[in-house]
Amino acid sequence: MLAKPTRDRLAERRLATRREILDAAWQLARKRGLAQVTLRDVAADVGMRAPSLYSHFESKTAIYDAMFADAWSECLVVMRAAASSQPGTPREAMKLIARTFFDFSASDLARYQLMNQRTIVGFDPSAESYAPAVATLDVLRSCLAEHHITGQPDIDLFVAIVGGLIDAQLANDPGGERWRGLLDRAIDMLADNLGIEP
Amino acid sequence: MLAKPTRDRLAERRLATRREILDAAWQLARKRGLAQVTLRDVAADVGMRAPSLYSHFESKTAIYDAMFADAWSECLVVMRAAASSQPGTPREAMKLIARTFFDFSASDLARYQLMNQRTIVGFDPSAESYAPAVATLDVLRSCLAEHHITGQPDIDLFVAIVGGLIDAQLANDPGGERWRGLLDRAIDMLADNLGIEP
DNA sequence: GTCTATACACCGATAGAC
DNA sequence: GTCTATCGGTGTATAGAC
Repeated sequence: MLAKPTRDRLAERRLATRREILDAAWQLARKRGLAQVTLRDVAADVGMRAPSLYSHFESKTAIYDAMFADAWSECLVVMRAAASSQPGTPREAMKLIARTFFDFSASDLARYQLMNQRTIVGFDPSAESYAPAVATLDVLRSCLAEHHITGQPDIDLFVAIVGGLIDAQLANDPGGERWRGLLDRAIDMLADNLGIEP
Repeated sequence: MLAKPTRDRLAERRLATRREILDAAWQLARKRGLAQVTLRDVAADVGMRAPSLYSHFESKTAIYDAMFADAWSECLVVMRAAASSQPGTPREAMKLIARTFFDFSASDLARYQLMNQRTIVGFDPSAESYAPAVATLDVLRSCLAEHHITGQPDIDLFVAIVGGLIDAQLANDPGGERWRGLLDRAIDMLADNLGIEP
């Protein structure tokens, strides 16, 4: 009788190749810009010709989609870690979660552009890739809920303010601190508005 | 003796053709997306072939550049009008200027994407086209200065908050009111933080 | 000066041989 | 799976007609 293999070596290799392709795409995106990634260059970096990539991804958009999932999954890990080490006061908790997301976003322009799209035009993330983004927002939501911030407008305002600071930082002073330095003040401002004790 | 013409009909015609090209580009940008504008389609809409556009613009980027100047010039007019009709209280003035910019931005996605770039990748506005953008920021600055808001961090915060709300509105609820409805509250929040009397 | 025809290099994507 | 060859599309350069 034939012993059934416990590992699928073929599937493992396929997955590893997918990883290689995505890593090459990330590297090119960071070096040259997200939209400047070409299939020919990605393929060259992994020792292939461009059409061979279609054996692993069904289109260029599918590569962006997988990268989108990558980025938000990474973000989810970072945000979960920040949310679990809750500091004392509500204000400190809000500042930590905001600063964690700010620093994660500002540290990689290409990644942030992909996560908050608009840069890649024909691209809409699939439901599957969108899941870690939703999960990250849930982390934020439950983190705020612990301090009795549950209203949707309150959460919307929090998201818009932090996002606005990130956008301004990346657009006008990439790598700098001009808007990052306003983050704590903005959070205090919002906390005052929400009636949270100092 | 020959009478010298008082008008340069040739120059007028050239300018009119440039306008036609830009209008066609705007129309396509609104209908199909800013990045989906192709020279062949623009040319077809004005009754030309693509290479003929190079008689009027030296590149596609130059067209985007002229559109950038268009957009900010338009914005400048709107913002000047809002700034000149200053209402009574500082808070009301801040809200008017914020709402004016918000509505101008949110009413045309393609235009907003061009004004705050990132969508068109190789594109950096020329100094000349950037001038109306600087002038618009000056309108904002002097409007805030009338109410003794002069600190750069205060202005940065104002810009980031309004921009964040606009971005969130366009990205998550285009054409809606979800973030627009938070604008007054956000301005009050900022005014509180600045110690402006209610 | 204005426009056309042609051509080029590059892109994403597909077909089919091996 | 990976290759070569190729397709339709893009921005753009240039030569030449009018």
